[in-house]
Amino acid sequence: MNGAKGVNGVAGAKGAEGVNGAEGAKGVIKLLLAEDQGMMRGALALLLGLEDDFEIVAQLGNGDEIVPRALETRPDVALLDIELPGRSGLDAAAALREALPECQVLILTTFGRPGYLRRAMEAGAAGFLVKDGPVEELAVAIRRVLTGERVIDPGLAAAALSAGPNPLTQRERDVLSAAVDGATVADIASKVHLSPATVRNYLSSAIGKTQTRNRMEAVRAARQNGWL
Amino acid sequence: MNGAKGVNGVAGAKGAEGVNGAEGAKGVIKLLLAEDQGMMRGALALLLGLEDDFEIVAQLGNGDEIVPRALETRPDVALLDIELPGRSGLDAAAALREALPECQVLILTTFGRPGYLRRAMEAGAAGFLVKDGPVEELAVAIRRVLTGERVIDPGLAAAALSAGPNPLTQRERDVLSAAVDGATVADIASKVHLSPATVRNYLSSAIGKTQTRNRMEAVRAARQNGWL
DNA sequence: GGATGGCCATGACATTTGTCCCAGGGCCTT
DNA sequence: AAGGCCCTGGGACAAATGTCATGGCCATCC
Repeated sequence: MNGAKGVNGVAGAKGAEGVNGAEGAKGVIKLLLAEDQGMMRGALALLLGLEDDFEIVAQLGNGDEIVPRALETRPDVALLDIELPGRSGLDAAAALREALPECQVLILTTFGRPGYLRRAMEAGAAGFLVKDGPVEELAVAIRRVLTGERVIDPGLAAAALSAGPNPLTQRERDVLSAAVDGATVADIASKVHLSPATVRNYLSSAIGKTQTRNRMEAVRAARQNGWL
Repeated sequence: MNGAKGVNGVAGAKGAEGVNGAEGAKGVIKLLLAEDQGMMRGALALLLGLEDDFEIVAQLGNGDEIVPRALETRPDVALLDIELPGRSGLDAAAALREALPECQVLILTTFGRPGYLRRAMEAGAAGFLVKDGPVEELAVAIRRVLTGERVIDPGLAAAALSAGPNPLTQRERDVLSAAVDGATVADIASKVHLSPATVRNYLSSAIGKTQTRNRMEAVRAARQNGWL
């Protein structure tokens, strides 16, 4: 069996996770990493762990654990995915700013939706990265946000401004969200506790505001813009 | 500025990419990595590069480049994502088996859809991993497929068998694929060059076979099973 | 106080969608 | 040759969907 050492090397590095122990160093940057895709999470954790002034104090795949674990481990920077099981990363970001203001939030997402960026900023995030760019960006961004700087993809910022704010009302969002994957009007109505007729009205107005032709196009457009 | 060395360390490792040069070592395993998400691709490349018997001879984010680059760089194992811009990873896998039979294909995907696994096996893939499990799996899997072993998530294999084969005909797949994100019957008809009446017939039969209530549910179900 | 705008609901209406018939042609297997 | 399956179309019909007008209730803002 050739190269088994390498595998162990990889597996061994996982020990960086866990309780934050008695870390005496001064300049160490403590990181929390929330990302649902296991392989991505593991890979990022290992990479960031290679930087000698970074320390991953928590890594998790569930949105609900973010605030508790952050309070427990007191990270300097929280790297949050948006689409997570349980609480959304955007939700958690807002709560985290509240609960632990000294912790900078860096949103790391697959989709550069304008509305996501907008909401991230409103939630008090210090940075917004898409998972496309090179990995090197990540370490750079982490150091930047610690200086108080904001880190945002320039092209995305422009798109967010040009796209304007979310035109949908709360109810329209509710109904549209419930309309994903082909739910019928009756389904939506019972899910949202509204009259079927009302549901159709909201759908109609959402379709109008998104300038689309049917509910599915509306859902798509709304998602595209990060309005859901 | 603290710890800049670390960043450079990360960036520097990228040099592993490129032409395969005059590598004298005997036991080196040459890898091709196709993955569209830049950060994931970079992270995996770096991690795998850390193993001393691995060498990444090509990394790319486009399905169309897979076969050409493989012919150029002659990897021992190709790690392919399924959802890629250009040619699908499954397509490319089949073509690669044809063009470079000595190269083992390892499918690496976000979604553990039963139909994907089935198609991957039919395309001659040697392994099928989902991006959830730990990163360590990856290195292990790579070494396994080189011994001729097949690497498949056991739970997924069971699901693939119980789900049965794809019940949809070619046309039904075409029409259903064209029906994503809310295209109207007329749209689909013109996209597939069929009569609107025919389109509605195919949609109806697809809905029947998937045991759903409308086209969107059918699309969802078909996607879920990897039938598209 | 009045205007505005979101929220909730109805009824009426045209259009779209989904279903069930039907029919012909092509291809493959028995 | 016969049967089966897929591909392609059409017509008719019921149901679902999208639109519009109208109404009342409640907030907030000027």
